[in-house]
Amino acid sequence: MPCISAFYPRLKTGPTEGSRLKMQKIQSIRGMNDLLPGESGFWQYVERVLADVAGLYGYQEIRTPIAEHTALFKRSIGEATDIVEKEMYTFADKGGDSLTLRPENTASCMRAGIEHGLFHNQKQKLWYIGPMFRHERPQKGRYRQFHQFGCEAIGWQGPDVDAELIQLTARLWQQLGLQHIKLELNSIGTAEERHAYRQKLVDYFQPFYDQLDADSQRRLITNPLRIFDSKVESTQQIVADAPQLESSLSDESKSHFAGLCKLLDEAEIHYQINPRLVRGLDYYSLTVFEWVTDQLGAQNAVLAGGRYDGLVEQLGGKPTPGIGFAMGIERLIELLKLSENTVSDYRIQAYVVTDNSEEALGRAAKLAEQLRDQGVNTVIHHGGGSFKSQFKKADQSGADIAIVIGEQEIQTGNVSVKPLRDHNEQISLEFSDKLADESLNQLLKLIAE
RNA sequence: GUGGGCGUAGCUCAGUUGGUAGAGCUCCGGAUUGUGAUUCCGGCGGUCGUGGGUUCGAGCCCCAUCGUCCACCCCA
Repeated sequence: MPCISAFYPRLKTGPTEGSRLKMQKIQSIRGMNDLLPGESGFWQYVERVLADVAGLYGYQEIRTPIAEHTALFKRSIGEATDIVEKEMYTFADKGGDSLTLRPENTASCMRAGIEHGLFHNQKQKLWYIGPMFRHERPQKGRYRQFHQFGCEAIGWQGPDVDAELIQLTARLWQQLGLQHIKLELNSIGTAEERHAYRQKLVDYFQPFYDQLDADSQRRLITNPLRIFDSKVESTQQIVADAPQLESSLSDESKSHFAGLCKLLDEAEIHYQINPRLVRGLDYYSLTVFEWVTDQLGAQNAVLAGGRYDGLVEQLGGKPTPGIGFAMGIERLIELLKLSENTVSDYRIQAYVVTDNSEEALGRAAKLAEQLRDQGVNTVIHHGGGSFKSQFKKADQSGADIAIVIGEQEIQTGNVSVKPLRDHNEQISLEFSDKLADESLNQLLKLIAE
């Protein structure tokens, strides 16, 4: 018998089909992750520390929209960069304007600052945190929606601000208890100097074009400075004799960098000068720095930043110096997990167990509200179940104490309090409409211990 | 965008040359009639990512597709 189903063609899936055909599941977008309850504690902790440290240095939060006009990023990051060329989430809105989900937040901060006159006869120290979007192949420490924290100091041009900003980042690691992150430092000069150097490099590499690896041939056009990073041996031999960036720097640029180094030495912040450290975004100038780790696979940069003295002008503002950094929060949290530092987290403190009677639940609600007035995180067991199963839940919740309201307690007008984390005796407290102050203090003491 | 590994229960994973789908953890119930963490017993839970193909027969073989991980590239 060949094929009965030929007579019974497969039905299309539809809501009325019933249980036989399952509705297809909808998944999250590739590279865009859900942050689940088990992990949100890490994030809240990290976000609190970041905001606090930024505040210590006088930085204030700024929040800009997630979407901007595409032109903003083309003009700031640079048309020829990978980010703009192939990684942006760009779409036409209903009016036909080209919009882009922000791939980073510095450009938006500058746009907002110019638009609202924040840089007019005043200087700004800003911080931000939030999601960014880049259409890349997901990988360890690299996602399509990822989160960055960053600081921007706009209006100062001296190396003292560069040094303080780096000092701020060092304090972040200290506050978070992270070690084994190293600071790399370089100066890439002004836009003019870098442009001249870039030409020198192209002139140097051109005769060797056929001997370069394919990636480096491409970089020769897009970003010649990146050729230094090539992992190909034959390319590295050619690179060895290439002109150095430092040779193209003016005395002024050199002295800015020397000033920064001196201040970092005085602050006892250790750094390594890396002449090959460059940036993938076009707007950087002079100081560039990067905190790197070897614990995150290929994505070794945890925090990176630099000076961008030409950016504000480039976006239509008056010439204004600026410096900033961005940090990848997913990467930071990876490191935090590896470090096994304890992270302060939200926790349930009291768990109320009842016999599920109307009266017991009524009392439970009153008592719980009284405890919440005192700032105690309190959960009442809902949904029934045996005392045994309720106590199991109480234990799993991490609560310090279980509060029992059952038949006995109703009769005697008490509530029982059982410590779950030590071997202290269960106690009984009088409860009519609420706990008396003395009883309340007794209970709070059990939680504090 | 390129290359490689992997998709089996909520989670971590077994599954022999193709022959009716397994374990541990979690969850629920019981041993324990008002009391958790240990132990023991029982139970719930899967169209094997999805769609085609080969075959008498596919979790296993082939093709496609989606997802995921790692690396290249790029970057935070």
